[in-house]
Amino acid sequence: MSVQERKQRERAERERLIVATARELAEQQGWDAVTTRRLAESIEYSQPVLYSHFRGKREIIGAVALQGATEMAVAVRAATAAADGPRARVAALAHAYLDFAARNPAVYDALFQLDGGLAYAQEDTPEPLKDAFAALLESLGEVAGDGVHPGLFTETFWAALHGLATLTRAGRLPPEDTERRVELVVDRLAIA
Amino acid sequence: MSVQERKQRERAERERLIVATARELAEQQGWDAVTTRRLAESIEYSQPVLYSHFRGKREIIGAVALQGATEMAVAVRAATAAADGPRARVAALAHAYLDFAARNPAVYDALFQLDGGLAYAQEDTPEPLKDAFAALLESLGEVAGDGVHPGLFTETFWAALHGLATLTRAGRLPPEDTERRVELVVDRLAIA
DNA sequence: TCGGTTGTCTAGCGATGCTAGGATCGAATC
DNA sequence: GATTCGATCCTAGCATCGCTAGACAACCGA
Repeated sequence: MSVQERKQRERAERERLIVATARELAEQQGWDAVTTRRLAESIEYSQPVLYSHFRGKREIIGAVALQGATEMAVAVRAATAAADGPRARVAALAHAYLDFAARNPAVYDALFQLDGGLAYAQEDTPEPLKDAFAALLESLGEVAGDGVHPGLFTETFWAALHGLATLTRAGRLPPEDTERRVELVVDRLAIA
Repeated sequence: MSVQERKQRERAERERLIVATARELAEQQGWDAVTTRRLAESIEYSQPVLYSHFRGKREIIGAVALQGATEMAVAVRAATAAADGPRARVAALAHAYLDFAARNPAVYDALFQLDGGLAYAQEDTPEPLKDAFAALLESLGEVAGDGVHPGLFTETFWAALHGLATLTRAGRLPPEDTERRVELVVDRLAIA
């Protein structure tokens, strides 16, 4: 048994290496630079090895996305836990979210822009994605206001943040006034 | 002179055909299906002809984006002109915007998701893009509220709409509750 | 009618995601 | 310790992509 276990361990380790390398490559040079050849060379294996772990490039993107979702949930919860009062929690959440998007653009793309073959907002949605949404809901549900469904409010607030994040990074919005836009969103949308 | 004029006319006509065909193909089968080969075949010319009009695929996307910006500005102005009062104008604007995004997904992508080689929010930004933003500003500036810069408010409101549009279309938000989310954005962000 | 410009096409380059088929290595059996 | 056999991995290649060089033809002005 020990032999098979060792092989399984090594295989799992290699899979982690693939995902980590893909992520690193994507953050450094963009997802376009993450080709199966370059990725294979980086992990010092041949291309077909990638396909013994993942169905294709899409699934690799998906794996990076799941990793990112877990980290984002942690970041959001850490930020909100350190804030006092609903209003402060929402502000902290907004900043943590945008900060994550700015610091990990490739991961953010994998999560919300690219096709990673993942199901969103459905029953078979992977747990990390559900949990990331739950992390938002925990703080945003407090400030939905009377008669407004917390889930719906969270979705709407999230969409506003997503719009700011993507338009800014794509050069559609000048980055200087980001702070003031965030304040506007928090002040107006949240009912504390 | 007449001969040269005729040639110029024909050339301009073919350029329009390229853009229109690219747009059509993109709407029907997605931008991935818009390859230079398929596009060339559709217009019944060889590939290099495309490059005598545009630097490359990017510029073709950019041309579709500019066309879309003009149409969006028209749609938004038509919707707001038919509404009475600032609050109703903003609601009409929001619906017109999301309606445009839903009806022309490929054009919307060309405008705000893909790289069309265009400059945004700068001095050398093409006129159609500036004008589309101006169309938003005309109605949104009215409801920015005291002490809030109209341009900044417009950017923020736009980002919220953009977030809703993209997350919904990418399957990240269930489409059923779109209407209620829009109401929320309009009610909370706009100060009538 | 001729020369030259202008326009267009054929053919091909390097790169992409992905896969078939053979080679090689290691574990289990005699 | 030798041998078989299955798992594992790599070489090589396919179709397709964006883009371009160079040959060819058509047309205009003289």
